[in-house]
Amino acid sequence: MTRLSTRRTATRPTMADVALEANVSVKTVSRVVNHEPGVRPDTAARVIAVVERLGFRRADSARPLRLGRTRTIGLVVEDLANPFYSQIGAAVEREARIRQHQLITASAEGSPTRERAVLAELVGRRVDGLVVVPAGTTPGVDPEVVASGTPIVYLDRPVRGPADMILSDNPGGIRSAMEHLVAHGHRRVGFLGDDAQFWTARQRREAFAAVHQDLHLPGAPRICMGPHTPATVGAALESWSRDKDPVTAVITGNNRVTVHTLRAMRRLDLPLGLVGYDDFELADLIDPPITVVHQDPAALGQKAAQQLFVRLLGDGSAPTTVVMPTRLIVRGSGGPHGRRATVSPIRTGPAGQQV
Amino acid sequence: MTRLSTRRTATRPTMADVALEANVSVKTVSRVVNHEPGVRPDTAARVIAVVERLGFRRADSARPLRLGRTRTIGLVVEDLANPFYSQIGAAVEREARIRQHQLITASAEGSPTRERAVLAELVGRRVDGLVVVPAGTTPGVDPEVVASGTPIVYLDRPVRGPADMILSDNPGGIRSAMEHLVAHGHRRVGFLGDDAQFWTARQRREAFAAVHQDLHLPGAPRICMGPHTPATVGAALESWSRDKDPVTAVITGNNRVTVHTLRAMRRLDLPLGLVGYDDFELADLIDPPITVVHQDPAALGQKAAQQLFVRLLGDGSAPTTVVMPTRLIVRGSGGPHGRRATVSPIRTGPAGQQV
DNA sequence: TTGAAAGCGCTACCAA
DNA sequence: TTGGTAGCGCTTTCAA
Repeated sequence: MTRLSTRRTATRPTMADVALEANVSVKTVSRVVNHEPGVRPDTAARVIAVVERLGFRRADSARPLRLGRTRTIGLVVEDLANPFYSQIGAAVEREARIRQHQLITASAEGSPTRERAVLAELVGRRVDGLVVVPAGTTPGVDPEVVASGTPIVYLDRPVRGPADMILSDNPGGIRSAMEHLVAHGHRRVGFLGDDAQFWTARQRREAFAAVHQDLHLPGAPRICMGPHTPATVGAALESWSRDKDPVTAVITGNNRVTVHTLRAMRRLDLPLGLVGYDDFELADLIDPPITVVHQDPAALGQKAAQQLFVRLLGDGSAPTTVVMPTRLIVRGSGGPHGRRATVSPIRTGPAGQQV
Repeated sequence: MTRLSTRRTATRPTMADVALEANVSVKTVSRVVNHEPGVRPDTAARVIAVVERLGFRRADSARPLRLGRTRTIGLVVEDLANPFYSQIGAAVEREARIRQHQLITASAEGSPTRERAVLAELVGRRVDGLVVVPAGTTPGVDPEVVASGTPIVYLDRPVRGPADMILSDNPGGIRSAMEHLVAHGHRRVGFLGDDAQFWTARQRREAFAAVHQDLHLPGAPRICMGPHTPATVGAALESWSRDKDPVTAVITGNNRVTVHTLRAMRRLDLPLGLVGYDDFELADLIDPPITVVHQDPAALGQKAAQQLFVRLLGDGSAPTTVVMPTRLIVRGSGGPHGRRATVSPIRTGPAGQQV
């Protein structure tokens, strides 16, 4: 038997240290620690005893070197604080954890440049796979990633070139929103989209224009793209309301725009019909409750992670694109003319004191 | 010169491959790639050319082995999808990125057992440091983490034993909420706390009881702890409202409880005053707008990350505890008796059609 | 300015 | 059943 480790530093014990103490080889320690078969029970017991006495923990940071896999996946989104992305993140993390992988998250902040840098870092870390909500205007598959051979699943927005993608049915979502509004008497509907640099924003805009035509709505479609602030939204709403054919309802392009629109409508006291893209917490408690197109971010994230792990398991079949359905959640804000919420709002002041 | 690498596989090129092509040693490649001084410009240029031609990227996964640091930090929270934690996550990730570190996030799902497992994994990965929102009932500093010597900063909830902690001024927050309600005429106030397994929930509960006494409010403090559902909250509200001295206002213990309470109040048509703990998006658009105790999750996360990096830079001074202030955001729901929102709610239906 | 050799902690491979 | 050896891809140390 060869004893290698004589060093005694302040660092944590290594397999060599354990081997020395247990009077076995490093390889045997490795076998025991990794629950590999073929170790005599008493040998294993001796090793385990030393492992516990020394407080040994396998340094997982050294394994990938030989194993070739880091058991790590990377997630790149625009802004982790946005509920849409944080729900995606939570879902991806859960899928990763189930499969004993860890998740490294990074915000690209909507900048293609940052995204490339972040991807390069992740690839440099040798993550086993990537889930990416791509920034910018439909770039091609990142060349750095391709060169590394790292499996990647694109989420929410497509990229040029063959790749696994999990998308959301934006045309269907917009159509359901418009049909809902039209069914409730609206004919003059405006669209407030997010920044057209985002593919989803463009796709929803185009769907809006197409459905506008399909449904034979009057006039040219009124569209105002972002990036939006409450001010830009307010200006659009005021302008559309002053037209000789004023809009009676609007559709917002995502959760950010919905928030601005709600504030602007409130501030300007513009009682327009509204269907928001993306569900949000407490949408049912606003007066009137807000009707939304719901895409399930957790389902999107889960699906993307699952597809990624299929690839990590060695599935080399052709890239797939999955389009996830959306669901219209009707709450009232897009309802018939003059309809109000029927339940009372929460009131202020002591109980029983009517206002 | 010794040429080691003759292997030609499908994997990415290594420094040895570059060295071979550029007719230099591996060490020189390392120098160039890491921008170390002492390389003749023409040599460097030759290396760079090969690096680009081969598409070489340094494998960062191999560096920690020698360097001892992984340039990775771990974040453990309860639920990444909860906006409170996702804002913390975004802030920590940002601080990490600024310092060229990557962030591994993990959800402990409120389970101390899971938390220990997650911490063990993170320590096994040799993360350089940890930010942890500890689960469970104020456990001691995790022994695994201590053994590893990994710097750790606890966030939002304290642990036994000396450690860096970033906490929020819960007593101050509760006091500000109660003083606000009392100033607006409320005397009979209930407290709906989250699960008492959470330290923050208990601390807020105790602060509530203490302030209740300080302010000489009548009767015993009415307190109902979670875990809550809309049903449990509804039951508490109904019970408190049927008392001979019915409550006129409630304080909720965190954002989760606030949501349930809003729904319950709406459903039961119970017009009680309300101050919520934790701000939330669109709190201003609910009728009446919801007054909240705001703790800035981004600031908490940033502070924790900054403290961690101070430690990573070698600061070995005594552990510190920082208590971050809260801020009462007055919006109306805790206001004077009978006060209503003065702006109109958003209405349904076409513009101009008054309802 | 450049290079050879050793080794970080672990695992694969083959030998005993 | 167990052990030795040779790396994984990089950086450190020291020598040239």
